[in-house]
Amino acid sequence: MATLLSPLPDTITTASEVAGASAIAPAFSPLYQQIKGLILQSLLAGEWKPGELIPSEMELAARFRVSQGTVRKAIDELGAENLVMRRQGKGTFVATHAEQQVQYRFLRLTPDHGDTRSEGPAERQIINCRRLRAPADIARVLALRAGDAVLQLRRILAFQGAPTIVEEIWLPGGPFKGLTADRLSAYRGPMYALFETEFGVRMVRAEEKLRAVAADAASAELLRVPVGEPLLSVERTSYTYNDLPMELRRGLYRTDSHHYKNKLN
Amino acid sequence: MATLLSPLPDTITTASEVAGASAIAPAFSPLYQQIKGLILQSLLAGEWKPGELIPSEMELAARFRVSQGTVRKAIDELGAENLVMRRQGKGTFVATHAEQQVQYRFLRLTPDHGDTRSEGPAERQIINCRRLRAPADIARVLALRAGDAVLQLRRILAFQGAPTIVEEIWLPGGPFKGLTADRLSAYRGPMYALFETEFGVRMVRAEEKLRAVAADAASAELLRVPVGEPLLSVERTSYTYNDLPMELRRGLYRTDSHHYKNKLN
DNA sequence: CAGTGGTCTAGACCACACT
DNA sequence: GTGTGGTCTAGACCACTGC
Repeated sequence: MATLLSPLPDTITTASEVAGASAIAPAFSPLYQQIKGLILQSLLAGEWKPGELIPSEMELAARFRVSQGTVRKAIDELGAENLVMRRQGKGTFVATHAEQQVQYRFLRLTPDHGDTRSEGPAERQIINCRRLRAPADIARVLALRAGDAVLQLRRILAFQGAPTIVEEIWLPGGPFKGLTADRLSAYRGPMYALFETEFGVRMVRAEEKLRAVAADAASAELLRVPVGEPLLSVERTSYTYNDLPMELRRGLYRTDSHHYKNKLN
Repeated sequence: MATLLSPLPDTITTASEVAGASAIAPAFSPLYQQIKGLILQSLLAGEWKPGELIPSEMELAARFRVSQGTVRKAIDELGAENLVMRRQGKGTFVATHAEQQVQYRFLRLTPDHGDTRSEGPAERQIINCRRLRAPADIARVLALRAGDAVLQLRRILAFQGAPTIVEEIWLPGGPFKGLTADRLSAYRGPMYALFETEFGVRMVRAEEKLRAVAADAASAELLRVPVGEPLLSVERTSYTYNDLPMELRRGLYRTDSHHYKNKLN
């Protein structure tokens, strides 16, 4: 199968090869899944950067020595996972948080009246940005060892002058070496876009755990609410390619004039 | 195109027909989307009931006079929307909330330690079930007129003996005529499964609005927490086919040993 | 106009479930 | 074995973008 000039690794298998290969746990994976994996590796390796055009379906089909339809199915799945953006007539682009369309993709807080657009962008105020040794709980979530370097960032988001979110962001020190409060406040646009352009880290998916909690003294003052006021606690873990955790974010949201909106399918 | 014996409506169009039809707003819709619409209509009309097998791809291809691939793409989309369940070697089934796999599909509350399965099913206790005239706010959400008949149902869900959710469920009186507390408590299994089998109403998607609120006296007593305790307020609107709202559910969740889990893509 | 992704077809074969 | 959905191919044509 794999021949001269072929960038195909020898590990690509066909269904029939698999069937004859082993009687136990065939672990059959369709061709398009393998192609998807190869494209994924190129994305991860940075062969094409966020926002860039990837090769056309025909080119990829030639490169991998499969039909266009097979490449298409692979790219379709990557598109469904928001790793890639297809645009008819133009090509397929590596997805990015910088695009107007998908900015603040992970922020589910919306105003009770009107929509996010009419409200305008949040005013951001950084409280601090420190380099620390990772506490045990943070280390566990970020797949680090306790004591490894991490960045801790605290900030407030305000909508139309009303402080609404206070959050604490933990990032692994290695990939984010050189991140400072100054660079952050200088940057216009979503933080996740900065992560892409400055540190080559693209957040691909995230998980959130929500709770109702009472405001502690510090948060109450920052959010200008009484101590004990119910706040929505949102703990988000964000992942890059390969399910590698890259951010832990603990936020407290005021929900008196906003709500957390979720679609269930 | 549409000929004798053909169940195809004359409204099916090809790309070229559309192109020549109108210079303004061609509103081109691919064939597979039209097929999807036709299958959807059959689902809505109850031609195949939840849990039942729908005709094979080949049969549908013959019925609609298109290729198997076109039907496949239509069914794929229906599957992605959880309207239909494909099972290799067996066929395609109308999705249902009664299946073990997807039970409590819309419930995002999970225990902090262990998983939902280890915790076991919730103990349900119905507080009341009344037929009322719809208040204005309820009517608006359910697309009814104020004063139309609605059912109001209040209940408590407890996990391992600890009351955790108190909720108020509003249903349109028409489709749910005959629903009583007795029928509900007699039914084992998810409420949405009962809605399917007894009333032919299948919930397809839902939207939730979350807030942190302070426990009022009544809820506090039911959930055995102090008045003022922060609780997670979850307001869910559920829809059947055609984006028709069919349920409004207002719940208060204790989040001291559970949390609301959300995946962001 | 050429190049891209999107649709549609027809046919072959594979994996899986039931009989 | 038969029938189902799932994969893969090859080719034709359509819709959209930009030159």
